[in-house]
Amino acid sequence: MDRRAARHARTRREIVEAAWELSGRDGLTGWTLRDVASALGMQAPSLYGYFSSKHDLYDAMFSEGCRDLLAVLPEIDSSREAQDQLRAGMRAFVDYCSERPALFQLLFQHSVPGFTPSPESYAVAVDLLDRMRTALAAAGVTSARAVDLWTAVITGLISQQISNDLGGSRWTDLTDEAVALLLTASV
Amino acid sequence: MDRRAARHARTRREIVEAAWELSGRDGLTGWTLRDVASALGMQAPSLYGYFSSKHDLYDAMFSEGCRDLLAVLPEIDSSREAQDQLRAGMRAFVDYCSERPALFQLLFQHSVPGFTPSPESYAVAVDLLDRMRTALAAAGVTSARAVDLWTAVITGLISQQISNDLGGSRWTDLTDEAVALLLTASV
DNA sequence: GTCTATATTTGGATAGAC
DNA sequence: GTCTATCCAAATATAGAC
Repeated sequence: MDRRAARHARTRREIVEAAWELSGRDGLTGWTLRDVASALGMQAPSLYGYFSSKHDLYDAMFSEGCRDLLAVLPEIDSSREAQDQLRAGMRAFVDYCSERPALFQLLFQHSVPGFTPSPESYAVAVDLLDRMRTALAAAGVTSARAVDLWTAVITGLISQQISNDLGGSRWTDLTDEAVALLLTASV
Repeated sequence: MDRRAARHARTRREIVEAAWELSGRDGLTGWTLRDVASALGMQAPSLYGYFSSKHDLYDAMFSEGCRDLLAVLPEIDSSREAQDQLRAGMRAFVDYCSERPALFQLLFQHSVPGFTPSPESYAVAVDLLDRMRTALAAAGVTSARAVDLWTAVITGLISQQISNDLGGSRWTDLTDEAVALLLTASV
């Protein structure tokens, strides 16, 4: 990758980062391309050198967001107790998503009208789900129905936290209890 | 109420109904006032004789939606087993919300940017929550934490159903299992 | 690669006639 | 009470100069 390509890639990342920052403050759909550009000291049309449309920018946010989330989740360590690791992973997931409502909404609630992730971005989301499934399987949760119930409960906690107690911990504090309950049912 | 007022009220209801229908087809924010008007054979400015703004129309949709949902939930019948009634109520709730994603999003996910229900509409929502709480209390679920966990699990099922299997029953089919699990934990 | 200027569309809301 | 005509603002996207 030559200097020009490296610079281009860096600017792209800065644009995505600025879009996430605006999403955190004004909501996932609460900003315009002008806003993003001006946050970087640019003009809106300049963004089209990096993204072909606003949806294309959302697509980059989607894949980047998946990667961020993957990075936050603890690695599976085969030397430690699987249930403890699962609990820790779920807490990390719930806490991170609750602090970044826009991320949760883009990745898990499809809340940008008309936006669907590209195959490439979707592949990163699949990686994320695989990580979840692996952690669950290590703790003995393998049936499809059980996995679905887990995802519903965990995303339910996050969703309630975001919708009804933004910035607080009324629902995130219930994570350990929910995990314990689900573990008694699954094994 | 004289004839004029009755006619006015009826037209208001028709507008709200048309808006819900459009929301079901094109999403909660996927229609314009022109769309609503044309669905009724009217012109957009005529709507302002009934609603002072689009948010005002959303507000009417909010309170009307709460009432619809209340009407769908079974009454508490003190002669029957509380847990059975709770299970039936939760199934009714999950099924109805899953069939009407826009209703769920407006009432429980605050997903119209900038919209907050008026005090009058919010009061109807409180009635709805009270009904839930009463049904839970009758089945022995009284602590605030337990109620929060119930709402998270139930709305989590609906949310996953809507986001990942619209029109199907992959998560709604888990309702009875979730209720049973929550009951073992609460009592 | 970034700018200015602008095309184009859209959609909420108002004015005023009938 | 409903209409036509219109305003106004916003926002994506493009054209073309530098």
